[in-house]
Amino acid sequence: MIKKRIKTLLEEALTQLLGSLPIPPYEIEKPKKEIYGDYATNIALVLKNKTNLKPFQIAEKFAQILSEERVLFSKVEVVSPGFINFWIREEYYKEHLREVLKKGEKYGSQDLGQEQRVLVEFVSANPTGPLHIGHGRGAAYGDSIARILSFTGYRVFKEYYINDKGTQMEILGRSVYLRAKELSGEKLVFPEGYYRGAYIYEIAKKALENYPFLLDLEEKKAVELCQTLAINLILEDIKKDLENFRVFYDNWYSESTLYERGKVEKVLRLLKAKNLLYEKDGALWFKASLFEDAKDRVVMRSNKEFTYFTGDMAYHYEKFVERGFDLALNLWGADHHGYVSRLKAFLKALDINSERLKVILIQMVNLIEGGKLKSMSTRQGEFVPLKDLMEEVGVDATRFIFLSRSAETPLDFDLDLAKKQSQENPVYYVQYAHARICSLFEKAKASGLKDFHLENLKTELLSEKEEFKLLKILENFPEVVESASLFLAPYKVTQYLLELAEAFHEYYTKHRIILPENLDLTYTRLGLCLACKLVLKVGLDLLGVSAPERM
RNA sequence: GCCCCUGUAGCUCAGUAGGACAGAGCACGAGAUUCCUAAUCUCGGGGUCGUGGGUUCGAAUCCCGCCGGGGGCACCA
Repeated sequence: MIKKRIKTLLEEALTQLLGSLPIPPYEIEKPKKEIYGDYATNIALVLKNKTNLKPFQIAEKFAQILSEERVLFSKVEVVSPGFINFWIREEYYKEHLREVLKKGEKYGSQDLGQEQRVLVEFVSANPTGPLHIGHGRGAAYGDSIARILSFTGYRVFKEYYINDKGTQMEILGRSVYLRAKELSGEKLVFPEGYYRGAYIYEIAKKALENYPFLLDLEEKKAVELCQTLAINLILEDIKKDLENFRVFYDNWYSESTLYERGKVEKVLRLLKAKNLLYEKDGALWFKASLFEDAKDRVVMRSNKEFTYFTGDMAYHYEKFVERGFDLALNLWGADHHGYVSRLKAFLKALDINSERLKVILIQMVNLIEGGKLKSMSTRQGEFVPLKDLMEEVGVDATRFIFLSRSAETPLDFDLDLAKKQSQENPVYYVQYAHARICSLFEKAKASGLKDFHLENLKTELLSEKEEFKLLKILENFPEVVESASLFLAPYKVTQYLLELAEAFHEYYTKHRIILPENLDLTYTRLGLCLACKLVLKVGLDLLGVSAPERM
């Protein structure tokens, strides 16, 4: 990466100029304006506080040293008030193309993670109903982050935490039980706060089929049966949806097993040993406020039941201590943000570095249809199932749209636009670029050209400005991947792909690739196209979006 | 009341470990195909970066106040 090379050169020059003084944070960036070169740095400006020299003078000294690096730079320039601008030699970019082609599908991969083991936990929706559009965003985001992290040197493990215990599960069981009664002709009032989606009727029907004696049972027993059946059926449905959405987990982790295996007890023992638990109002509390949480938290309610938090403590203790993950990355809905400090407080209490837990809060999805906002609530049974979305919009377009915005921005999902297979829908723009290149290669083959080989690449023949633009964009890919990984931001890849596709379409429109009268140029241009195709494919893979060969 | 996110072009959003005259897509208007896929390309108008201060050589970006939008402040998850 050019940036890294410039960094090294700058820091060598710095030592040469001023000895080894601490380097303040500075920037090497691609300037927005062409007149400022390909890269620019503000190092002289940030250094001014450390020295007596004027920024412009420091910059000039830097420039003097750096301009001797003739392989990389064609020009180094200093501009007021002290920016140093670099122009990269065209040959550098041309040579780089060879490297892209050599690396193939490995191009862009790197070792940021240094084999650290990271557990990515995402979706983890309660099995109380089908996945909806909001879960879809989490699914796309988590899956893509997992792909990006493993592409950048982390050992990634994907997990779904099943909340199969607690109050909500009981309400689910009761909801089914009541619907079963209703189906058997009983008139009743369906309570507030119960699950009233149509799927509850389906499960109730199934319950009556499986257990013809259901309504003769003691209520507690019957509700239990309903609950177990409901969880199983819903979970099965969730798994199927996620698979269709191309999201596959390494593990499905059941909350209730934490209790069965004594993990919860163990964690409570550890806290107790540190004198961090106390009783109040008949409940058991954890002194979270000692660890930067807003208040103390209940771990066992006065009815002797554990809270969700208690299970989560045990779960995370196991993640870090017993299962030995270096990092845990959790993707939560933004409505859970208050919960972050609670969990971190627990980690601090047990002397586990809370930095090892990273929580990405994903903002809401607003569904827009016909220009109007649709509201969503699982309990009310008003939601657009992910299933429907995949069916109507398609997996590719759905994922692409979800991955086109940063997590902290609420997403307006415009159903009508998403369904359009047109210009307005960016996913096709990128895929089309890929398909076009594939078609080029078919055409080449049909015209009797040999398969492309690196020896046929004569980069000195690349002279069009659209070709340079492509070369530069291709060169930039690893930096984009790095930043997507560092910031856990798949949308950076999405945006990059749009940029690359645009540059390709422009090139394609303006220049012919296959020129029977000039085979050298043809092969070289095909090489450039092949590199584009490759990077498009790799980038789309990171998003979990397909790269079709035809459209 | 407290906490988190957010306010940038008509719309949807980039840009926020400070940097050089503020970007993209869509929409809108005008054009391009005898030739490798027109799901393409070219040109065009468009913005008090919510607002008022402050820090700085330099602020969309950092700090403080105010206003607007979303979410959260349970012995629910």
